[in-house]
Amino acid sequence: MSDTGQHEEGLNAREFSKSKNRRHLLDSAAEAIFKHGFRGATIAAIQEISGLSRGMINLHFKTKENLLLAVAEDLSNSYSERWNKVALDPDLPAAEKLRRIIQLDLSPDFLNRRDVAVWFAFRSEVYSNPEYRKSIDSRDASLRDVMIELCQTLIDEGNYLDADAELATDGLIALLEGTWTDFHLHAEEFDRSKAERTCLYIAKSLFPDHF
Amino acid sequence: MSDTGQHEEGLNAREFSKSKNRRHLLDSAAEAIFKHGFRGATIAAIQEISGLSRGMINLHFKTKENLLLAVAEDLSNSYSERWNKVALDPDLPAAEKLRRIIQLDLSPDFLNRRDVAVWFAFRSEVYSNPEYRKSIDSRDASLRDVMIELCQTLIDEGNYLDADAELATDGLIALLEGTWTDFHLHAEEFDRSKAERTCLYIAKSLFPDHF
DNA sequence: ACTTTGAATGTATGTATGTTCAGATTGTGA
DNA sequence: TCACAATCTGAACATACATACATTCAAAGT
Repeated sequence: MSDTGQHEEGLNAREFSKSKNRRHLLDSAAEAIFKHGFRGATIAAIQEISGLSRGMINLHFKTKENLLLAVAEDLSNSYSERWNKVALDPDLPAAEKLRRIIQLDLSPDFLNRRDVAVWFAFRSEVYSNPEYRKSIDSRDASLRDVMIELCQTLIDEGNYLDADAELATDGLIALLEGTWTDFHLHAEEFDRSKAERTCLYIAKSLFPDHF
Repeated sequence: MSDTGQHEEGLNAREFSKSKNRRHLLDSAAEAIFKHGFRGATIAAIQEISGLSRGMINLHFKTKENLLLAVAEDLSNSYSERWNKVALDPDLPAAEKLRRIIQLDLSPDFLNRRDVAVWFAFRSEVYSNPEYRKSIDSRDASLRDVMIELCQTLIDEGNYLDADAELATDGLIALLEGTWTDFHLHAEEFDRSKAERTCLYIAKSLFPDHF
């Protein structure tokens, strides 16, 4: 039973089980935040959702606050990872990269109820708990620089007059952020494809020849 | 001492004092949310910030949760009030209204650290506490309809091709929302006038002849 | 087979928190 | 001036909560 094919390489059964529980705790904590809000995400709630024992959090994360921090980092990492793949792809033209970044931002992998709710939860305490900032900011730390470059490329290619790469980037980022907000507040009525059309509509109005 | 000139009409000293304390509680609760986050906005924290007694919350709002709800409603009301003044002004042309709505949204009266943090706090729990939705949604309930009308007016006036009032409105609202998010996350570096330029830049790209 | 190691559990403990309420204080109307 | 009623207070209470830790259980090593 040393190799069931389920666990990652280099992990024996015990380590595998432990890492699975860790992962399960992260998911359950996120679910708790989603379901009960930040305030209601108590150890008891996480325990109930996970089905794991009370002491598990202490074992894996020492404190509940550490667990929450890990949830934020986990979310942030998976976002950055996917986003970087698009940005660093050498085969894609600038306009296509921009389009894909927009589409990625609107894809259910990230723009889904639970994750967005969790993003908003951590953001809501970004002042009172500065530790959260690091994870939250990773969303736009390097993203902005890359997008400015992309926009500048489009501006050069299209010979757009009065265009400003920085303003366009900030506008587009705000647009995407605002779309997340709209989704968060109105998930029931939210129309994903319409949101995409809206974003591309703005992109087209900025770069008519490219979209 | 029945008329110090400070209190509203029709209120005697006792009523005046009571309503002042109520107001003070609302402010202190908002301050507590801002300083300590939603989770840290405990009665003890509110008590310390307000300097009022512990039992005061019970007297004015019965429960702490009611107080929080009142904070949300208060915020929402003052936003709607100001916004409606612009929207209903019969003397302003459509483009000017749109510009003023944008400027109002970015003015320190609303786009300030404390209030934005409090908005985000309530939004973060919009799923787990459906009561909050009502207050939070008032921000965009009727706003959207008015803006669609304004955009349609501009489109008709400017004979813009391929223009869509609804998409433009959703884009602009998302843009403003996203700008709030940017402010919330990066208040230190946030440049208000640059944000305004960004928003007007997008507006101009949508309606070149009007901005 | 035996020992050792580490994961997992759940009760115990003390602090933090929201609410209640009996009493103190103060403005109001008679 | 006095009695009443309303505002206001803060200690008392019960509950909720996170953490600590002694114990159990299972896998790994020898």
